[in-house]
Amino acid sequence: MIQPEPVDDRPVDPARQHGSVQLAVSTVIFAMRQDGDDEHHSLWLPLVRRLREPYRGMFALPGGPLSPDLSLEKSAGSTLERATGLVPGYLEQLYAFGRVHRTSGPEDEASEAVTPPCERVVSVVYWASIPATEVGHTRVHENIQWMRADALPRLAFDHNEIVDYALYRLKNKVEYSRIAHSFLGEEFTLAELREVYEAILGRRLDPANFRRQIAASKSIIDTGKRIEGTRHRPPRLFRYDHTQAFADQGPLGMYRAAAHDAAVKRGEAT
Amino acid sequence: MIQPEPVDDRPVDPARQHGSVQLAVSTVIFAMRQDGDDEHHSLWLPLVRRLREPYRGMFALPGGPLSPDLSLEKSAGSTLERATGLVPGYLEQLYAFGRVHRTSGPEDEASEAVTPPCERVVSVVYWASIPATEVGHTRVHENIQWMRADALPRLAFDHNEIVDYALYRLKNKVEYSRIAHSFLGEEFTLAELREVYEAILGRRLDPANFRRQIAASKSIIDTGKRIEGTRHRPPRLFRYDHTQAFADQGPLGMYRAAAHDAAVKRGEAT
DNA sequence: GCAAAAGTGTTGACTTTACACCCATGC
DNA sequence: GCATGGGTGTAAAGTCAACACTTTTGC
Repeated sequence: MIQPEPVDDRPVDPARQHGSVQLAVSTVIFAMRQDGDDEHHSLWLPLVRRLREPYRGMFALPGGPLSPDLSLEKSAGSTLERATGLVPGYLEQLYAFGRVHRTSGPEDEASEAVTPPCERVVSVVYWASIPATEVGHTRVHENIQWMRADALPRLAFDHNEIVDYALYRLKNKVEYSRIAHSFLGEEFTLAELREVYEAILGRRLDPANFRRQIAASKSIIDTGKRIEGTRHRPPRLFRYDHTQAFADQGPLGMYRAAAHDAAVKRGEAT
Repeated sequence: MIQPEPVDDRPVDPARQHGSVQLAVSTVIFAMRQDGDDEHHSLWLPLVRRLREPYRGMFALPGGPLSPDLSLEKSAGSTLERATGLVPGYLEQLYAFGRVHRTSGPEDEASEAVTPPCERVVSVVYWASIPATEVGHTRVHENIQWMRADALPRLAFDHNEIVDYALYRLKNKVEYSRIAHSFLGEEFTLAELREVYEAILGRRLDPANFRRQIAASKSIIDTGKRIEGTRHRPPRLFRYDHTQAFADQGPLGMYRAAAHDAAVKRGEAT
């Protein structure tokens, strides 16, 4: 069992490793949208039609190679900006996908032994949310199409798998953190917030108990304002309590919270 | 806001991106160990002394460049094998770290504007556990030293940050999943399992309530055997219920479970 | 018998869930 | 008035934490 081979540390002699693995960053961008006749909102995401082989003509997650002067997070943010023209309400790393043959074309999948026709790509994937108030300003682009997250076609590469995992993480996260707010604007009613939870969790929630749970979490503040013009009792408007934000995110969350504060100061985020 | 710049999809023209960002895989390897006089166990991890600049002489996480023919997970596993001579009880991706200047030397940290002397490295970091029964067989290597996770010196690069995050994830995970078992051998007593929880969470647990919680999770099976020779009532031996394993891990967990089953068949894991 | 840890039982505090019911508005 | 969702109250069920107590071994 004992081998004399040295235990590597980094950085490594560049000549040994040069360019054989490409690094890309992709982003799963979620937003709440309304489907024609349906009165309720559901999760949608933008996809890009591929212009090159492999998988030409199929849809894929927006992304691109990691530029040497951008952090992974900034790269994901700029992908989002290119795909939507918007700024995210929330942005978090999802997973790094690195199977050897994941970027081979579909015809190669059956025969795993075949050497892939293109270089190997490891993708660091982020997921993001877009505030509902921004969704209307989404930039229109010929090769980008928004689709319902629960009714996707077969996507290029392993991107169906990736979206499934993003949905799984989103469902979990909405139950123990405050991300749901990032799908809404500055001010919102409890019914709107509840609709975000319902769309993500895929089930109806009791309005009475929902109100109490959110109140107990201390994550929102009553603005005192109300919405009038509804044909029922006017609901209160709340806003997110930023001072409580990210308190439950651990070491990395803390860094992100600091980055978020900086972004707020620059006017880049809600 | 609308830019004519195309939304990238992959793979990319290799000439554009060639070799400017290195990809490495590191592993935070945890094991339960006993500290001299202390009768309780605590978390330890192996670290590698750096032989090159930057950070020469300091300790770093074991790792190395991603080899083009290995998946990220296999690469992390082989790092673990090189560092310890062992096979992991559990292995999971932690995070991809990709700040631009994270691999600069310590003297460069103050002046962020300085171009780093070495190439940019993105590290995909895994964390792993080693079963207690294997710890005794750990391979000894001149440049590797095991240290207590709660009393580390200043490490090279951003590796203190990474270990902190791994500890945070481990604490969370032990509360809602079954990973604690992966720190033990095939058969174990409830007291041993409880000690794993206590070492990770850093607090004592009520033996009575602990027993009930574990029983409720259905994660263990009574083997019927007992340990004799203690100077008190002989405790039962339990074993992990593999059929229930990973049921709570979502899409990616399912893939891992399948991979784990395959590894078991090949005799590579417990 | 005694010490020590294994293992069981019980109780009060707290949380969650279901659902009844009142409130305020537009029509 | 009446329909509709906003918002409050409440009680049953379930979960959790503390701790008293019994069991089984070695010495």
